Amino acid sequence: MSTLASRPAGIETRRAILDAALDLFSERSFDGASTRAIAEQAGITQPLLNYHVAGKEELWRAVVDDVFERFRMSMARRLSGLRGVDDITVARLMVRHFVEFSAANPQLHRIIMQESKRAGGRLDWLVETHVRPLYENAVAMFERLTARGELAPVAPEHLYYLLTGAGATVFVMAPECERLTGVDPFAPEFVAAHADLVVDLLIRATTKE
Amino acid sequence: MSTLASRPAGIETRRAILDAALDLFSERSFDGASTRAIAEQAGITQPLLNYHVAGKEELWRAVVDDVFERFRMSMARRLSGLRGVDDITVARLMVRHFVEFSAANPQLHRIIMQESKRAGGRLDWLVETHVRPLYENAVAMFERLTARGELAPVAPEHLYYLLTGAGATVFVMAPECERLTGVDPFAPEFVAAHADLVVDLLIRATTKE
DNA sequence: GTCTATAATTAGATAGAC
DNA sequence: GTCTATCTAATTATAGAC
Repeated sequence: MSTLASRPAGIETRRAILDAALDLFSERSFDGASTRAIAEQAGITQPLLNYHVAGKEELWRAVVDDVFERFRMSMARRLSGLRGVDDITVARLMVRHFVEFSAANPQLHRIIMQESKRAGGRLDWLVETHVRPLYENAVAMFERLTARGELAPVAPEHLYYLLTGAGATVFVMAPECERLTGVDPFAPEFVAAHADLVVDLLIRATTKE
Repeated sequence: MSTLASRPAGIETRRAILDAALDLFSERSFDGASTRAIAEQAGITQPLLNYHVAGKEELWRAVVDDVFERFRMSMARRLSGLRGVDDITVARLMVRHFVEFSAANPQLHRIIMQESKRAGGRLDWLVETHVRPLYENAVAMFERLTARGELAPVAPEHLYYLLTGAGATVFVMAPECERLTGVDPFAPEFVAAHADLVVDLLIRATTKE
């Protein structure tokens, strides 16, 4: 009883660990984020990490599960508000929502980019567990647009990486953008303008005329 | 005499170190690439690294200097073959060449992306030494196109990250692309198709109608 | 559930022989 | 110019007290 009142419950500690680990893994990469630094940012000691998670690799997976789950929930919630809307408008609004989520959660793409550079166990797990379902959703969207003549018949591999690259890179590289241009890409006006451009890029640029 | 004949000269060893370090730094990040692993891939022992370079940080800078120099030379050579060509065609061909270079040298963008996620000394040096001159070239190109009515007046910060994100991401993330889609993005047909799309994206999509 | 103390491993860097 | 051997510090993980 007294312990429960005087210190955070285990569930809160786990939450603090996941939040700290997301920031440090995404900024510093898997190798660059030490468990000591993660523990320090979470406000606990390093050995306590190993009480809450089985090891660094499992911590990384828990972090990735967590941020992807938030992404899927966010996209699903946005989509659920668009019942009865035509496919082209749905596509525009979902692409826009994707850009906005990427601005609000740059850690997602930072981790994906980090692991996608090198073949290995973490990439295999990431692709099969989380990326492939998203990719298949995107491909289905491309196919619906192409069937309606709103998209030129371009191979989905190109469209997927054009979309994610154009939409997320500036937020992944936000510290560089700020230093290079003086502009804060997380400012709401910047995010809105960037989302508009990406939507036009995908849906107008490749449209048959 | 006999030592010069029986083993690589120092200059060749330095070259081997730079090549190995470029691959490992770009794939595994600064922290993930150990000097032991770099030395092993270069075919030497780890302490010999510290004979040829002053330390890990200086090795990283030498690697970045080297790959950026190759990028600038490649772009300058392409441009020098386009004297007398109109601005819009030059822009199209230079964007295309940029995409092709990014496919042939994904290490460049892998290193930039890695360091751009986090403010710090390496990012400061990278931006001021290498990125800013390239950015200013790109901005000048955007301004020429806008003055001729070939580009809508969009802020250069957006265009720069749309261009680099759309053009380079699929090559940065090539291992993921291959596992996810089964397509090798380094195949010449893929690179050509991707370059065409990026050119149309930038120069057609944002064109005033 | 959290701590202090510490083991085991690996990192970057140096000494000194050849 | 390159090696073997080694130092010091930092890393992940574990033991055991509270």
